[in-house]
Amino acid sequence: MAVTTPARERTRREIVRQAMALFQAGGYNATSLQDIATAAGCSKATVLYHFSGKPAVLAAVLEPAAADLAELVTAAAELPRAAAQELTIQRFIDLAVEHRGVVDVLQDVIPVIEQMPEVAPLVADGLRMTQYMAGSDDPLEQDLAKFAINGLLGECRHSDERTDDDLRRLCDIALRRLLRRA
Amino acid sequence: MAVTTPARERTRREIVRQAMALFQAGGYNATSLQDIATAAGCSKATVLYHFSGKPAVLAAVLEPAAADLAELVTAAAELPRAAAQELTIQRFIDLAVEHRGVVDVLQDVIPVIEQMPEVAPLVADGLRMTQYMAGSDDPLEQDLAKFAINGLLGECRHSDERTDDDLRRLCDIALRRLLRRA
DNA sequence: TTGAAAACTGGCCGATCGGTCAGTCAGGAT
DNA sequence: ATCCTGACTGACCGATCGGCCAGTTTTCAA
Repeated sequence: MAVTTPARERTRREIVRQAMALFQAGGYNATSLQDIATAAGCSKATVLYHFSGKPAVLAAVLEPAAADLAELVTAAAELPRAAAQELTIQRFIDLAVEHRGVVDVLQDVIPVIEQMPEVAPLVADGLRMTQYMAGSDDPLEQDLAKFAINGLLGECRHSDERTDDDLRRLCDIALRRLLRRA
Repeated sequence: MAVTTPARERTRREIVRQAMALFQAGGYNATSLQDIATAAGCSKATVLYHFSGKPAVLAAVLEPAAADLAELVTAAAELPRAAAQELTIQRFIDLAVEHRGVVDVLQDVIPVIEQMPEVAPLVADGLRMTQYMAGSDDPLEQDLAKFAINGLLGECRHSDERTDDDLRRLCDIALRRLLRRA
């Protein structure tokens, strides 16, 4: 079909698409609204017509990953501890690999995250997931889970040359070594 | 010599001290020269009198950590492989913990690091050290070493409430689990 | 066909950035 | 007393930022 996409959603989607690429390549702060507009083939005013401001563009970029993470957290919440740990290990690797662009963006935003209420739920879910992944209340294991996630997120940054499967395999080995579930 | 100019070095040192604190708290990009000047109790022009520009201030902040890392790398280069791995594991943990403020700053600068020739040697040394820490040419172990360093650097960020010893112990356990040297 | 709503834009605004420059000032050498 | 110089500063610059608004173009139901 000629897929008569409503102009509204089509432009909006393209802005988010290009914003993601630019945030990933150069970081949030270094990307201007003009850069996004130019890449999306519209004017800066159009970007601000669709989004209330630059933070809103960021929130839209992060939204799909945030939704997936929220779903994972709620799923883990209804499982016994060991199963929740196994689920989070498996699913979070997939999630991070699939949304590695978002991971890239997030790392850049972290220093300025306090002033961004738009991404607060994402951070909160991340913290909750860390606890599930630890699989224990032992502070050491909790810290090791945080350590694991830091390593995983770092590994997903700027690793476009690696295949998804290779990346998944590496993260799986690393997480199981760290969390003693080899 | 009269122990070098007292005022000169005193002001310079204070600028670096305050710049480090501000970079650590808010990030490099979010910190203006005016912020640094105000914190150091001088004018913005004075900061630019002592340093050729904002990147030069950053380089001065990173310098002590960069020097320590360079020393570690050269020491590891003269050791057999297994000894070099053990040395880097032990010493790099100390280094990261001791310079955790610099680690904080570095994470923020990474996205923009390509345009900063001042810090290129530091990054190069970091890469070299990763290879020593892997202790093997196996690509998997190399990747795991990168994974470990990412986790370690992440762990050293914003962990002021933890004691140095606790942080060191955690990193030691994590590295040995990941690199199979428990 | 038409007219109102939606989509879009050029131009402008105030704020802030890193950086420059002419000049002030204290104090040591002569 | 004079001069010089290193340390320092206020005022200012061009560039760029996010955001705003009046006005134009496109869309589409009636």
